[in-house]
Amino acid sequence: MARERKFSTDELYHATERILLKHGYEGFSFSLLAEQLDISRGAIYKYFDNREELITNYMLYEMKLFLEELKIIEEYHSFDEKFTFLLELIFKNSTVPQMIEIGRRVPINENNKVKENIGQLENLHLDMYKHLQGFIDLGRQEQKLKASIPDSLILGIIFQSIMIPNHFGISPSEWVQSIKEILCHGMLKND
Amino acid sequence: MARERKFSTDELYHATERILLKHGYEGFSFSLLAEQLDISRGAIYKYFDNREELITNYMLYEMKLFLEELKIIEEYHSFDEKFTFLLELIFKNSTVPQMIEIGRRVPINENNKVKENIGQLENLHLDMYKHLQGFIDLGRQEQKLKASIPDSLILGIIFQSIMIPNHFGISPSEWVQSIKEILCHGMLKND
DNA sequence: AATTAAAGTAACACAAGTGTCACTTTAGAA
DNA sequence: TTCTAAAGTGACACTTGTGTTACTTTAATT
Repeated sequence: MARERKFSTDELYHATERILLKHGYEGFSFSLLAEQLDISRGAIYKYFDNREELITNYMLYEMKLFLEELKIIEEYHSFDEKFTFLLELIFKNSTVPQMIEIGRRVPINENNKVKENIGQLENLHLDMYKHLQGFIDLGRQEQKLKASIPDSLILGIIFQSIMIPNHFGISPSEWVQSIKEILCHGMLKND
Repeated sequence: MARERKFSTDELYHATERILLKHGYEGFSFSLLAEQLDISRGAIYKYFDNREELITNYMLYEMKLFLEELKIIEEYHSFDEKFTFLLELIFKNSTVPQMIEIGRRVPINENNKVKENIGQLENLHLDMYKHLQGFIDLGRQEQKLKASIPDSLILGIIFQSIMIPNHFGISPSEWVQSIKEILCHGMLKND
């Protein structure tokens, strides 16, 4: 019945991601996005009422993909295996923490779809936390984690670690290996 | 000879910081700044030609203050003392890494004052690195730091650590203490 | 008291973004 | 082939921000 689409939703989300990373939340505009996709600005309004709606939709999309992968953590049964899996997952999805950061900038919006999206995002966030909390609980159970360190810091420092800028272009495998070493046993020699 | 100023340069820089933290680089405007300072937008143009010039000037101001404090690191002579000092300094100046991040967003500008500011900023950045490199060199000399971990990661993870969001409001002293523990000896028990 | 010059204002022309709407295009159903 | 409805366009009115300029205000100097 309908005409062929000039851009897929996936293409749109990818362009959205590129723009958000380059220009930040406040620098994002439908004009930029339309330009990137080589379509008219008006076409985007066929699918999204405004910036907030588009961006929260994009974040839902990203978050769902990430959660899908994160769930695999349950297939590993030791703390060590889960830890290795988690670090690699986060490095593979290195934009996720940045997007979570950008997500904090989305202003409260009257639009019901936006409210609904934000609600759903919060649920996914909770879902994510459940999986991560399970990981930490196991670490505590196995007596692997230092009791004095709060859960939120353990998760926070793991997530934050992937945002450390690798200015000198250390190879990814060495980089991740070193981060893991610091997170597990610190940067100081033991003796 | 002149009329009294309605706002000091310090007030202007503080307002600039508030706006940058709240709205990001792209969300910063002279209109917002003028509103915050309760002056007309035009008044700002008496001192700065445009956004880039103002923001690079503000960053120079912040960077100089930070470097002034950082220099005190030379007064400590052991690696441990320097480390403690550095962590506390960074936590006291928690906006500095965010500002460095925002600084990366400033586009190349034809304005000569902006070019000059960016040049000066790069020099201060180098200056900062010299002090930090000295700190790391000492750690290597004292055989405190693990040889396998690259310098840039050691500095990167220290700087990044202060941006970990403390969602659950852990008390600052416990928070910093725990971060120091992880950075030094990791989150896993040794045995 | 008159003069000076820095400090500040308000209005202008311009640029870029927003959301809307009447319009055209086009693939498939009738 | 004709019709339909989704897809896309381009123009319109509006808002917000920019950089400039002629203007007013004011505190110190002469």
